[in-house]
Amino acid sequence: MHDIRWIRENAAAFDKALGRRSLDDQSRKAFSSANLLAIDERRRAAILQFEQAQARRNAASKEIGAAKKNKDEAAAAALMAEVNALKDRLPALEAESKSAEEELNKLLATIPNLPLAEVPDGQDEHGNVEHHKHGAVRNYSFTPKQHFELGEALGMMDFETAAKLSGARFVVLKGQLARMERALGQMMLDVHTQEHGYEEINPPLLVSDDAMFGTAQLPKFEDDQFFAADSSSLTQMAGQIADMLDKLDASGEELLAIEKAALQGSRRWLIPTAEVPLTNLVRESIIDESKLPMRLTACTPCFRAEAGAAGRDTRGMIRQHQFTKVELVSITTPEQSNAEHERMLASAEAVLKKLDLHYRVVTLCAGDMGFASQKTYDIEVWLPGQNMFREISSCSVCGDFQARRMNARYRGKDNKPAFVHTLNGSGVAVGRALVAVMETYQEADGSIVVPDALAPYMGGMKKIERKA
RNA sequence: GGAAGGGUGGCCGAGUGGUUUAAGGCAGCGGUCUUGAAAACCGCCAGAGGGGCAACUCUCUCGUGGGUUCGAAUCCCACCCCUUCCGCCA
Repeated sequence: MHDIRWIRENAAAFDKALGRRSLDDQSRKAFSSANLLAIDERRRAAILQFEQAQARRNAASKEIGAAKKNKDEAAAAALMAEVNALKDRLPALEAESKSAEEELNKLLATIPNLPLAEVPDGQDEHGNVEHHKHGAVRNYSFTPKQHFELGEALGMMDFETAAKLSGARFVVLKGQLARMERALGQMMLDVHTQEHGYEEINPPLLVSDDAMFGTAQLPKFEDDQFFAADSSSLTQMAGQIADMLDKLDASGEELLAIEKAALQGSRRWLIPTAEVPLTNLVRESIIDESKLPMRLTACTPCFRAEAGAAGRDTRGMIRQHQFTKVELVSITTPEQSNAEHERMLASAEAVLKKLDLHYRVVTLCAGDMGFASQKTYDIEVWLPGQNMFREISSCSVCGDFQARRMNARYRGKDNKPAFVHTLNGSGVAVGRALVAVMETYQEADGSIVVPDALAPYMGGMKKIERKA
């Protein structure tokens, strides 16, 4: 969320930076400082009128108190008449200032963060710039298979049964592959807690609307999310809707609005990433500067509707409705955040280095970055079976963009509260790490060599093979 | 789910319709004293949003939203959350 006062004072810089994002023409117009500041003007004028009326009401009420004390009933009655007249005007003035405020906030809530100056220009993933590479493509004496071919042949990866239980984009892992996925998560948590100073958190997986707004999954990306509602509330809701239908001749659109409003109280969102609960840990609070930076990590399932990904990565575990991910979150001061970003990237890379996987780091261009990000590094791991790099981590610095939405502040030396900076990154995606290990460590016979770093987490096992 | 109690500034806590313009304490910041520190003493110290070149000033916020009233932290209604007990439950 942007600060309207900052936009007021830096209108040209705002327009220029936002212009580097890829936006459609309609958004470009709506998000222009000219449009925002026009609404802001209206808002401030309305506030001024409303508050002046309130000020007079308050002053007159005090005068009434004084008049009554002096037994001057005539003066009191005259003042009461004045206040009553004033009170007729107040609701309209309040409505006006509230609606202007709401209009501005609704618009601000859908404007993406501004890219930092050093972020490269570009419209989409083709504009991304390689930062550095680690390792090299291995030589195989055979044609490497894709992970799902390997997993299905081993009898430990079952998409068909998963479809029976849950539909497309789910998987059942069995036996040693299930264990290896667990081992990967354990190993990553140990690396981050023991070597990188992150605190392990076991957060809720169902979160409120407010939490989802705080990290900016809402309102704009509602379609990518799953939610859960308790059944009894839904039954109640159905009753309410039925009652309302009797009273009004509702159109389809109105019905949907009623349904959404009724749902709002009872629903919880399934987290699309542990970034949401971890970052919101500091929402609506003022943290002492001595507690910063806070470094948090969690290994959780993540849930994504993948609404816009029809037809993409339909085979295998690359794009699932449910996957496991180890997440890293840092809460810092504004001064520390960029250095923390580099540190977080290094922490994520350390995991891939331990697994001895080939990868590259790319700096996302302005047009390809996520909504809340100021600057993003993606780590892409080499998949021999797919013969290409695939994203396995994304590390972003968000500045005060999320902090403003969450109202998360710290108190520094000058004793004034200021918004914290937030960062998040995968450290790393566990499902995709399993894919990378399987494809990288496969043998000609379809077995998978267990990387040394993982062996202690798998009871010293050296190799995953099909049961005889 | 039922019953009872509670929610006041960063924290603790007083406050039952009009000098509350939210007391007091803790923590924090600045100072005096000290070789330095501690203690003691003095001062400052909630947040957000408006107006003003500025000095300054106004509005809102006592869990949230409504209501009563000339006037609400205080009275009424609804909801949320916390604590304790009971029930159910992994």
